[in-house]
Formats: sequence, C-alpha cells, structure tokens
Amino acid sequence: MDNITIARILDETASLLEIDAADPFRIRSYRRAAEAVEQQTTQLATLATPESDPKLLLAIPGIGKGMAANIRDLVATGSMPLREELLQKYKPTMLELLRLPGMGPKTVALIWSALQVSDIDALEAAAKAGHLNRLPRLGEKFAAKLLKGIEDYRRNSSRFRIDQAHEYAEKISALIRAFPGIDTITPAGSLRRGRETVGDLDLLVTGPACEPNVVAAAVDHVASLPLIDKLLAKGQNKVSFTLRNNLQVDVRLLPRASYGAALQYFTGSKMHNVALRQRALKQGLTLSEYALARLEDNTIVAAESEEAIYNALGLDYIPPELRENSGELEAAANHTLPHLIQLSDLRGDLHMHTNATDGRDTIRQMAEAALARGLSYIAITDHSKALAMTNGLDDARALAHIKRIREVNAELQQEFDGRITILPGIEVDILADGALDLDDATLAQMDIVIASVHSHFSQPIEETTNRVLRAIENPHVRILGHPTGRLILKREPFAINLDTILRRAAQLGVAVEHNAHPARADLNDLNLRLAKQHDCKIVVNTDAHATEELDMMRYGVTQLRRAWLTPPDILNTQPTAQDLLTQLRPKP
DNA sequence: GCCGTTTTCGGCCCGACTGTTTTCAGTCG
Repeated sequence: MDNITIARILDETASLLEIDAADPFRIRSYRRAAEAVEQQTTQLATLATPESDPKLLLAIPGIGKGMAANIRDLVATGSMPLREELLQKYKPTMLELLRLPGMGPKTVALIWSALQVSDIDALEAAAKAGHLNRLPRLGEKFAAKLLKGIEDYRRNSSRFRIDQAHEYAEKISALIRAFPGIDTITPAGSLRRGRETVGDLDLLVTGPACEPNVVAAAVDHVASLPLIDKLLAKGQNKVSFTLRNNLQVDVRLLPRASYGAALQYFTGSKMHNVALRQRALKQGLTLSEYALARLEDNTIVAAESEEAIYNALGLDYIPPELRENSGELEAAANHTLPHLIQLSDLRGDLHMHTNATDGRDTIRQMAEAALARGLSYIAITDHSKALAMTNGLDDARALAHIKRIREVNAELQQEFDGRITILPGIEVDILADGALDLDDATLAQMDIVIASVHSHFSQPIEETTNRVLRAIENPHVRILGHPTGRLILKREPFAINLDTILRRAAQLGVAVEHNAHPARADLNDLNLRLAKQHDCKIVVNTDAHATEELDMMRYGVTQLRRAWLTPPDILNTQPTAQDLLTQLRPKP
C-alpha cells in the first residue's frame, strides 16, 4: 500500500468520524496524520512491517502510538479496526456527499438518520421530492442550492491547472483594477503557493477604495463583473462567484493596514496557518486575518506586511511555496530556510522543439526568444522517428538537422557576441524493449540526448520501469525525459517504480528532467524531493513547442521551490553551456 | 489521537457568511 492510499484512508476515516460526531480533536489528528503521510518521500509500507524499527513511524510529526498502529494495520491487512467499525454504521458513498456545497458532516448525518439517504442520486431525489424541507434547518433555499450543487458536481468537479488559473486571475484582476482607488490585487491560496492545480481562486484587493467606510461601492463593482456566471455570496468585504467554466473565485477587499495579515491568512496552507497560530498563542499572541495582536489587550503587533508578522513571531520570512507545515516553521525559527531557486537563476533550457518536427517556430526564433528571456544557452531537441505523428527525425534527417543547428549557432554567436549558444540535441524515443530508436552513431553527434517514454503505451505498464532502466544504460543518454511517464501515471498511478529509476539514474550520472510546462509536468514536489534525496542530477526544461512556451519555466521553478531546491541542485543554473556540459554524464 | 521552554494531563486556531433564525448552528476557507 502506497502513501497516497494510506493518507486517503486516514482522511476518509476523519470524515467518517465527523459524521459520527466524534471528538473534534481526534478528527483533527487523523487529518493531520493524513497530511503528514502524504508528504513523506519514503514509502511508509517499508517502515510499517513487523520487523522494522517502530521508532521510524513515531518520528513523523503527527504520528503517535495509535496512528502508527493504524498504519501497520493498513499495510498488513488493507484496513483498520476503526474504519471497519465506522463502515458498519455508515456507507462509503456518504463521503462523496461531503463534497457537495453546503453539505457538511452534520447535514450528512442528519439526512442519513432521518431519511436513510446516503448517496448523491438518493439525495437528489429527496431534494426534488421536498423531503428535505421536513428536516430542521433545511429549507427550500437549501434544497435549491443543493440541486444546483449536484448538477455542478456532476458536470465538473475537477481542479484547474496552475497556468490556466493564473490566466483567469490576470483577466479578473484587470477588470477589478478598472475601479478607481484599487492599488494592489494579489492572488492568494494554492495559486500563490504554486500548487500544480488549484481548486478555486483567491484574490486579495486593497487600496483607498477598500477602506471600511467606502468599501461597499467597490464590493458592488466586483459583484457586477461581466464575466460572473453565478454570484455565490456577497458580504461586507467579500464576493464569491463562479465563472462559466465553473472556476470559483473569492475576492476579498481589505484595508491596507491589515493587508499583510490577510495575505498571510488566505495564502495558507490551512495546516501551516494552524501551526502558526499555535505558535502565536504560546507567545501570548493571537493571529487572525486582520492582525497579529497581543492576547491580553488586543494591541496590534503586526498586520501590514507578512514579513512583519513572521518576524514578530520569531521567524524568518517563509516563501509561500514552503507553507505546507512540513518543517518550514522550524527552519524559519532556526534561520535555516534554504535560499530557494528563482527564475533568474536559470541560464539554459535544454529541451525544445522546432518546426522540423511538431514545434511551430524555427531554430533561430527559439534561440532569439530564449535570449530575450535572459537565457545563455538552449538545446534543440526535436523528436525522433518512432513518433511518426510528430514528423519525427530518422537518422539521416537528425544528422542534417544538427548540421543546421550548428550553422544557426555560428550565425547567432556572431550576431549576439556569444550571448546565446545553441546545443545540438535530440529527444529520442524509448522503444517497447528499452532500446532507443536512433543509431548510437547518430546519438554520438549530439550534445544533448534526452530519452523519453512516449510510445508503446499498450504494453503492460509494469514493464515500463524495466524499459526505462534499460534505456538509461545506453551511454549516450544524458537526460531522462518524462521520468515518471506522466501519461502512464494518470492511468496507473503506482505502476512505475520511480524510486528505482531515480536511484539508477543517479548512479549512472544521467540527469532527470522536470518538465516545467504544467500540462507536461513530470515530477511533482514529492518526486523532486525524492530525486534530491537520491542525489540525482536535476534539470528543469520547458519542452517548448513554440517561443511563448518558454515562459512556462516560471511554473517549473515554482515546483522546484516547493521541493526546497536551491540553485546548486539544478544543473541548468550553470552559467555557460560549457559549464553545463561538464556536469552532464561524460560522452562515451 | 497527539503532544510538551509552565504540561504525561489538559489542552488543541480564527472569523465571516448563510439560512432559517428571534440568538444560532453549520459550513467554509
């Protein structure tokens, strides 16, 4: 049983306990344990066997004696006594009801005990038949909202990719900014923390128009934005709505004086905030979205900036990407937070395509776009012949292509005084048996050989690990692209033994690639931390198929930051192409 | 159920909004 499954079961148990009206603090400890399990890079199943040292599980914050026993039961039997007991009383489909808006544990328990309703279909029928009205607290408005919620849930319950969410945030911000007296609009929430996907959009707005006595007009402006599909809530300083694509947006208009506190609060994560407030209490302070204040007399200690709040709590400023309650508070208190990598640290991009295969732009256009973005070197790595649908290059075309790359490089070296270097490369396909689809003699001509799995998906998925392991034994391979075979992961999340692959790549000196484009991102923050643990060489590339896709690097960097990575962890922070090449696996 | 710079017991984060309410419980973030 893998960590994600353990975490999911613990979290489900917490929800069942909520429905069961159990001790709220017991519930919280199950949630906390689930979060902690999810953040582990080592598989707990290996620590929870009868032979393993029991201290290892207990060393994880949030895991105590009881939870360790639960985890051991889960690993050994696939379930645990408390879960079984709760499932005797309640139905697993009730967990899905909790995901409907307005349906919390109390309401789920109520309709179960009164109407024996335990799944969405039955709930919809009960609402339509007017049965809910008979229950206390649940009037007609509730039923109407619920039916709407069920409809939305069935239509679209997925999260939005970070780049798409970011685009909407920009669009909405521009409309809000049209109102006079608005200075600053900052996206908070998981978008600011750089999660791969976001569930909803939190926009924090401040400026003279947001001061308490005048804010009503600005609230009205926001509540009447033309792109609003459904207005969900409108309060004194908050407006919630959905867009036609079902993305929920929460806009909060706040006075300048408390903006830092609000930004801190709404950036989260929830677990980070809980831990932060516990820390505040120990120091005789209380933290809310309005201010950090003294408990005894409510004197405000800090509110205007996040830095001031963290500092007043004896902490260094914590970058949003680290705010997941996974050790950042301790590090901030000890002044040991890492100097995280930032976009400007990256000097090269080693994976991109041109119109020779499935890209849109030319070699020169890609190079000039890279130069405009401050990069010093790029590699052109078009597809190889196995990807016929991309017009992939066979040996002859590949050799002709790198000849052309070298020519363009020579031209640009002259033109731009050596400020941009183009390395000849190829993204070669790993065939079903682990062989590469171009000759070694061809690969020997390339500076950058990226080996990626993106064909033969029909083969048994379990074989993919071996296929990758065999491919990276080829001494010409310098970078492993798509190390998790993201497309495969989507189908069979745990069929690939990434741990083994990363370990072998590190031994061989093959760099592993994090694909920066959110649509193609390979290594999430956990996988990146695992790669660092194994001492892998890591590169981050955009895999751009057009010049503007080079901008996707920002999202890759965000992911690296979430994994606590620093410039020395990433190879393409090397200042020049020559420096980079010496860091890669030596050519045979 | 977890945890310890007052603690192995007694704590455990904070406030707004909604609906059905004449004072509040439940949900949400």
